[in-house]
Amino acid sequence: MSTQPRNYLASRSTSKCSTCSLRELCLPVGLDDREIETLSKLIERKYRIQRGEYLFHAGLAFKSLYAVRNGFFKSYVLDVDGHQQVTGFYMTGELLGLDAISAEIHTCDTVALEDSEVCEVPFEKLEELSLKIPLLMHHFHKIMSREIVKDHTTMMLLGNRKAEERLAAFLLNLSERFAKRGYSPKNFILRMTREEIGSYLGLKLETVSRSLSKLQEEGMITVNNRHIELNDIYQLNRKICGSSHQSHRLK
Amino acid sequence: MSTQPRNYLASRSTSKCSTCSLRELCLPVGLDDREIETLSKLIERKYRIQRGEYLFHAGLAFKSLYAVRNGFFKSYVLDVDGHQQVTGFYMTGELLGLDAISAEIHTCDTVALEDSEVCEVPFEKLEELSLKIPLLMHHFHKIMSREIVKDHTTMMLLGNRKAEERLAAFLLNLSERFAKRGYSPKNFILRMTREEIGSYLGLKLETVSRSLSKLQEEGMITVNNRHIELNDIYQLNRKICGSSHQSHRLK
DNA sequence: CGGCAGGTTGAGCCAGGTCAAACTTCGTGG
DNA sequence: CCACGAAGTTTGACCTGGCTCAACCTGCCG
Repeated sequence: MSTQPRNYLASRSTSKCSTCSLRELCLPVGLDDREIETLSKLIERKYRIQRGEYLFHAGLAFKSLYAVRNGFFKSYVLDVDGHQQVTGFYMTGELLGLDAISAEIHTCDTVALEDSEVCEVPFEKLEELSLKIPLLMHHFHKIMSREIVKDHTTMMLLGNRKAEERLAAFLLNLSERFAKRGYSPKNFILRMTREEIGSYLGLKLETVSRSLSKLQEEGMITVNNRHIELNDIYQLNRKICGSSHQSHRLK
Repeated sequence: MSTQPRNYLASRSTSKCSTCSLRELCLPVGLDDREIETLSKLIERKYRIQRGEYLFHAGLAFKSLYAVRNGFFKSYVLDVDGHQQVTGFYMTGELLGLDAISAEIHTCDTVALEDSEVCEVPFEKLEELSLKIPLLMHHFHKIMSREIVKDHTTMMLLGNRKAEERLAAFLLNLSERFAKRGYSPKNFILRMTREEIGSYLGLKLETVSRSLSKLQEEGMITVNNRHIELNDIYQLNRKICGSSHQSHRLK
């Protein structure tokens, strides 16, 4: 993986939302066939992005959102020191670039963690089409709002949780998202390094490693390099919902 | 301040966006007079919310966004333990409730930290009007996106920064926002407790207190109870942009 | 088969959490 | 308008979870 972008655009092919497996996750939710057809036309290109390639960089002019068709991405912001904060991991059916709408400039770097495909959604056209398909607009609002909720959940983790709890929450979140996409919720491959997990969770890579080992010792998971098996989802959940903590709540 | 809601709605009055001082910050940005007039009609009510009163609660059905006309609010989510994570502070011209669009249920509690006024913006009507005023829709998208960027910045703070740096960033952020609203950027009153600041920044209240004292010792700020004076904005900025850190960036 | 990125594990240390005490401010009721 | 109690703040002493530094291991790719 390199910090240097290679090329933004690789192969090009036509795409059809109507035959896409993501209809239920992605933008077309709830639209009728004719509307989906119109939406399809709006998607200019489908790109193949290889592992390590950047989809866009912070500072770049914003033109399009990208829907992950398959694969896995991470987004991160750099602060002035060059410190990296991973702001999210994105998988099939999720929408990338929402942060860029506000200033019309991308605020984060986004890179593929495995060979991936994305659909380019020109934002201006998406807004135009929204005017004609109210349901599309409404659904888009929901997607943006979901991103905000997701960020709040992450803030919660970063602010209140211990290392092991953060890891447990992280794994369970991945598990749910895999399940929703028809993959096994108990058996999956981490696409990211320990360092990237750490950055996302506000931990150092050594702490991530140690916490994973600890969870394994406790029998909740089995770690095999990047392959993770969740053996006791109930216990993992309890770890977060911490009946262990005494609740001294703010008044 | 109490965790019990008192009443949601207090006094009622008519409102006009056209005469509101927030035209440049709030939803009407860029609209012409006729459009603003239409937008005005959409705002059903203007509420007076007293300090300590809740604007809405997590779990409540979502119907409206609220624009802060004046005053100061905090939003927070509770986790299963009853641990509170403050997700944001909101002042004049900012929009509350964006997180609720996704599930049509409020995900956080929002409470006034001083006597305030809000304009209720029924979301369904806002979407309808967006279809007729593309610029309004576009601006609304920018506002949502801005919220995402803001959250990313907070995540950055929580993940990478030391206590004093977080405080410095927090104060500078408030300063900028006050300045944008025509208040002094160097002299302001904190509307929130040390505990609330701590919750937002992922610190304990004692640490907040100590860090403020430290910044004062270093001559960058003067703390007088909740009154804050920024004496050396340049130094505060340097504290964040930390020329002190060696940049060992992720590769 | 060698090089290297990524991962694990250990030892020691320190920033920030925890607990405790004292002080200040503010709101309320008499 | 004052007194009192509750809420909020500061400061100190101590403790610990996670960071740092370092050594070593593992799996992958050329």
